[in-house]
Amino acid sequence: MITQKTKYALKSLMVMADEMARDGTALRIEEIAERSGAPKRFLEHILLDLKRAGFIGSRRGRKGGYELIKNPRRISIAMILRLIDGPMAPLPCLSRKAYQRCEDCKDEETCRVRAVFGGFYSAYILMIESLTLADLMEDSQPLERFSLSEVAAGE
Amino acid sequence: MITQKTKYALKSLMVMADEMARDGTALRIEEIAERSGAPKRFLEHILLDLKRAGFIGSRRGRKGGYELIKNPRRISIAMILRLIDGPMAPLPCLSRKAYQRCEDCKDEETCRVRAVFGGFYSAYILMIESLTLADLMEDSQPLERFSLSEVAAGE
DNA sequence: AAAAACTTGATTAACATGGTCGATTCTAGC
DNA sequence: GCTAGAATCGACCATGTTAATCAAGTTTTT
Repeated sequence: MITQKTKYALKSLMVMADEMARDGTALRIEEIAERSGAPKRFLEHILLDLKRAGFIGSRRGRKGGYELIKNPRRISIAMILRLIDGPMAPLPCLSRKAYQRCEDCKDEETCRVRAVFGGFYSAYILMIESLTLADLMEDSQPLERFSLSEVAAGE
Repeated sequence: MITQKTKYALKSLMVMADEMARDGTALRIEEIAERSGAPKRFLEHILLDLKRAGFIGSRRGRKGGYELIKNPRRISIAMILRLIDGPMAPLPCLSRKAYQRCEDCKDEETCRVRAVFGGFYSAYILMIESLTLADLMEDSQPLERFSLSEVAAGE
């Protein structure tokens, strides 16, 4: 499950990208909240995170607001997921950034659970790292670029 | 992240499948705990769940224990994940079994977040439903059966 | 009858999630 | 330089989940 917070983050980014494509005026937090469906007070934290990470910029006071400062093609879905939700790995022992040994695991090298979920994970990473905010905004099916074909393993 | 509980469940099933392949005697909960690395008291609950779902059988009293009663080829990883962790969908609005409308979503049909994660999810489902306990126990890379190829979208 | 082992339900501590609130700091415009 | 409007910051809180542990059963075999 991706968290509600991440969903709000993605939707807010879409709103700001939309505005950026149109004219470029900064949006008040309240307007972003309305257009993305996120509660205003909660959205504050999210926008702060996005700002600290360099995706958006802000101006305070009158005429203030938030605006996208990064090219939507340069913002991958994976970046946002990692920023808001934290590590994406299905097992702690599979995370590069937040590696942790599994207490219950005798030998990591031969752990079958690890091997199998590692397989899933690398396929997932491959897809989600290549998908960008720009893809999220286009109408097409962004995963069409990938084809997942099952190869009969001569059984 | 898959939960620790699910990991214990998978490992316990592997232990029992291993024993089944060898001779077929029921294993005491304590032995399963040792061999899988799970705490005994916690494992009790897990084995109960697996039993109620019909994967394993139990005998009480002296000479009692648990044993696998289903063909490992007929037990998909997805079944176990769903049983222990619950629904696997990345968004509540994508789950078949536990569907829930997203409050913040104006129109589900055109929601881009939903469309994109729906794409991931169906690829994931395809893989995890076809992977079985038997695959988990073999030494090969079970996901070799799938090939994930990136198709350049003539850009 | 007693021992071994499964079964059940209650309880727990720690953490994550999804918020809310109040106070503060900055900035444009009068 | 005052003030209204806006972002910023930090603390707080309610609820639920996770990963266990424990006590007290019940059932079966020897």
